[in-house]
Amino acid sequence: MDLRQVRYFIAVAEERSFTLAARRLHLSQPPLSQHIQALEAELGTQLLYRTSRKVELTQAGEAMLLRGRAILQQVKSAEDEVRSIGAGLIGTLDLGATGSILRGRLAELLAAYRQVAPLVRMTVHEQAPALQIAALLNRTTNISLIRGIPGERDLTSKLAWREEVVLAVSRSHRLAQRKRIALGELASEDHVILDPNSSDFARYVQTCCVDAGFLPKVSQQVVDAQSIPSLIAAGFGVALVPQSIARFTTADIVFRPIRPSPPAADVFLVFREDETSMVVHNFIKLALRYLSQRKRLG
Amino acid sequence: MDLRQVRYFIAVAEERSFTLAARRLHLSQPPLSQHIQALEAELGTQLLYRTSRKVELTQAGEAMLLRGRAILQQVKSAEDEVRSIGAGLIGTLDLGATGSILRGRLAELLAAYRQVAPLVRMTVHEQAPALQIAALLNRTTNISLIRGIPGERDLTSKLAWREEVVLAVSRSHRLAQRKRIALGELASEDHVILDPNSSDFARYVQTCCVDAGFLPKVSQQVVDAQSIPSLIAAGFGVALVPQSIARFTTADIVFRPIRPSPPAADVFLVFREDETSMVVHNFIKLALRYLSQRKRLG
DNA sequence: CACGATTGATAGGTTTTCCCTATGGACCTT
DNA sequence: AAGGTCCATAGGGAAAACCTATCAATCGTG
Repeated sequence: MDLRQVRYFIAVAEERSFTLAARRLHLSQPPLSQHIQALEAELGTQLLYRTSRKVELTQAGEAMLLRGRAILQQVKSAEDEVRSIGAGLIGTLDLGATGSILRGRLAELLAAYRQVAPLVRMTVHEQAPALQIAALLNRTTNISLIRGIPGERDLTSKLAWREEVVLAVSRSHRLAQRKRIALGELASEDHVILDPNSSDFARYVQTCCVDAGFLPKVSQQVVDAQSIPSLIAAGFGVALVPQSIARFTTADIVFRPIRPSPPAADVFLVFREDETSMVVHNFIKLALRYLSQRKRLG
Repeated sequence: MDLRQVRYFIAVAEERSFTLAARRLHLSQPPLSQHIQALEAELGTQLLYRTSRKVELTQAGEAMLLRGRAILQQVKSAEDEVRSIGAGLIGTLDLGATGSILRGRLAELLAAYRQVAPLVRMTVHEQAPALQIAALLNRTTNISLIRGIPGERDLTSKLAWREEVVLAVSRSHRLAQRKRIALGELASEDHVILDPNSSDFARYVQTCCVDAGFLPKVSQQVVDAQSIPSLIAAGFGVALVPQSIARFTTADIVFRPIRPSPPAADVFLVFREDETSMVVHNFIKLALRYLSQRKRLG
């Protein structure tokens, strides 16, 4: 049995006419007759009573009609599903991100993606960058948004958006009066820093300070950048943070650009080089397009 | 999408190899590659990761494998059902018969048929012959077993088995001593007869008596021939009955052949000329074969 | 009642599809 | 480095599917 024969038979059965069915199928009538004959021969059963005047279904033909419709429906449904999976519109997506990125620009990105691919089941794993790298490598997550490009060979990174490092200080701090601040001026300040063990970005900022001629004096060390503003406001000193942290600021603190040569705080989409899921590829494609469109906003 | 392509894909997916799958499909490898490519092109999706060393399924391929198997299964099931219906092995069968025929030879016939076609839902409508004819004509029943050929134009009859009319008398009756009896000798007897209104056979027997020169004197009239033996035993006279009624006899009565020229009591399979159900045709075919094999028995 | 129109089946020829053999390029094994 | 294995590609021949033309049967109509 052949799907074409099924389609042909259904047309004849519904039209109760070879001629009309042939027209509907954009086919001439003789091959249609032949296909029905072939189907009947294969099934060893007459499916239609034909006179030169009308066509009627036998009982076997009635059953064939019902079954045939069900088959075509199932085929169509299978095609749809396979197409959707292939297009990355069905499946699961596990993302890694820090709290600050998640509650920052990632949230709007996920909202936009959900509109495009509402059937994808998304899970965001909020954790420190070092754990995100491990999760990517052991296939717990598919994609991470991380500041900086990780060194691992099996991972690929794409720039998501650009940010630079800014200085966060209490409004009452003397540096709050300044328009811009050079990195070297922070040598004698107390610093609130991110834990360098769990963050490549934290180590990178430290390196920048060393390059500027000093090792930052640590007054407090945190794991999540979101905690920094309140510590600064509480008088723990200054902090070098991604500019997007300004989202989580309070009235008591201000942010000042580092000039000249501000350290980069760019955020990257990171994923396994051998990633096969079309959901992942589709997400990356859509995310990059979306982010490049919204570069000026957010 | 084409069933062949589905079959081909499943083979490749299961073998994880084009070469092995081609061998399994009794096909060379190139057309197999081409069909898979065509399927992928139609679905707009890669289904397999191929290197020159191994073949792996994509997520879409996994889905296609599951769906494909389901489709093939459904197709096979549809083929089986249509074939069975076409062969008359699935469906319904409504039979008409009198009690005496039903509980006589028909019972064994139905038992034999049920072994051949266990999925056919059979219903026996036990009723008088005249009602059976009406039921056939209004399509309540498909087949009746009746003594004699009905005159209706739309009905066809086939001889089921031969019987002749015999005389039933009480063992104490004077005719019980005789080996054989001529019809004309019954002119002065009391007769138990079947209701001529509901039975062509009853009228036929009456006609035979008239031809033999007398009109039977009726002592009792019944609807079902099964009742006759007990009435004869109770002294209501004699009865001209089909020989198979001997099945239902008691010790008190005997049956004697009518000689010469016994009236026929042949039983016919009767059905509509335009009957379309393969179940009916199959039953008739099997019944005639079965009955001709067992002519000497039962 | 005869004639034209319509229906499904059949015949014959052409186009398309399908499958085969031969070969190429990539990769693994020895 | 060489040979073997695997999938993809190329080209030709066989099979199928389709088309036009025609037939036989039936219905409707003048």
